[in-house]
Amino acid sequence: MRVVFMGTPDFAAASLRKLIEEKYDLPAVFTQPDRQRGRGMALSYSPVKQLALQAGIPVYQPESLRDDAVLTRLKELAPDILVVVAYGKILPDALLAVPKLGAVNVHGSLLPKYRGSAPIQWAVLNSDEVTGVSTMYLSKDMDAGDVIYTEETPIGEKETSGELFDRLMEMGAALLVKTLRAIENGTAPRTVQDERLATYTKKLDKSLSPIDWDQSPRSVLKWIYGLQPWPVATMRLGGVDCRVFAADYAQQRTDKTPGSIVDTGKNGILVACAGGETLWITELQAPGKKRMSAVDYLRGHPLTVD
RNA sequence: CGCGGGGUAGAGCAGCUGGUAGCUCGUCGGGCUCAUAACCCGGAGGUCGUUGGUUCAAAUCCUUCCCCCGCAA
Repeated sequence: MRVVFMGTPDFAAASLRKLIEEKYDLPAVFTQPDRQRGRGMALSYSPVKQLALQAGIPVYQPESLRDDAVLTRLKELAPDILVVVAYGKILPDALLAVPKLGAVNVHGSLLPKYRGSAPIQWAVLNSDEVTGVSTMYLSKDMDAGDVIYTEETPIGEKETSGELFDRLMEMGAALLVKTLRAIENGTAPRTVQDERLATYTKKLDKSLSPIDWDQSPRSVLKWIYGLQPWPVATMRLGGVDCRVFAADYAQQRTDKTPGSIVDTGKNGILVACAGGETLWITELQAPGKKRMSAVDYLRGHPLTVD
């Protein structure tokens, strides 16, 4: 089967890698134009581009897809199907119409739940017990196409979004292959999404970082792990915003207001949450410093209990 | 040259308006205690990231380079 792949970040690269391993006919890969990134503003290739170059697959990086040249190019490539994973661009209908088998997509949630840009992270942030990956046909509306397959997986109590991300992208890659095989055999299921169950997630940004302590310890803990590796939860300590990386459940109760420092010690920093419950902060990072255990932090930053 | 923070005992920090370094924890030895992540006494441990310079004298001022971190994208 002749597949044109479109994608950009690691999540997409995992699927591309799988397609390469499975020896699909890959005449071309589309990815976002190179951007300056990283400290020093160095120009860097997207993970998908790096992988494609390594595999000797031609790479296209159009700035815009609403360009006749792109349409012409795609027709020349004559794909049987289009695989689009986290490409970062909306595909015009004209492009979707080119391959006879249409276009499929891999999404990091159990659709119709968590349509949108950060489904994996929001599953953690919302303290979900289970999430998963879905494959679907591309449609006009964002992540609203007919679902082909889904696969579930439990979320670990202290699993970070980054860790879950790594698992889901491999699951997604495997599910993609299963999906392509089914489509090839004409046995692919096609389930219309129940719009009543649809929810949407917004992109993460730093405004989400400050921890809202007026929640249950579990919600706070999930927030801390869900915001990793980015943008990372923060709390006010010693007049500055420290990034918080790890927490542990505590037995102690308190009558102090949420956010108060209840105690410090070898377990870390005990902070008051909602309903008199508390949570140990065990790993953090002060501005300009490396991340360190809360115990190490306390050696050089004695904290007064509120 | 995108912007900024930082590199000082094993760990985390202070000192940085110049005069060979201090705090907390840890560690070693001793004491107290039924006991202790408690307390008391004492000790070990640092060429202050690197290069060159200014100076009678630099961790402290200027310079070279290396490394770590955050922002921005």
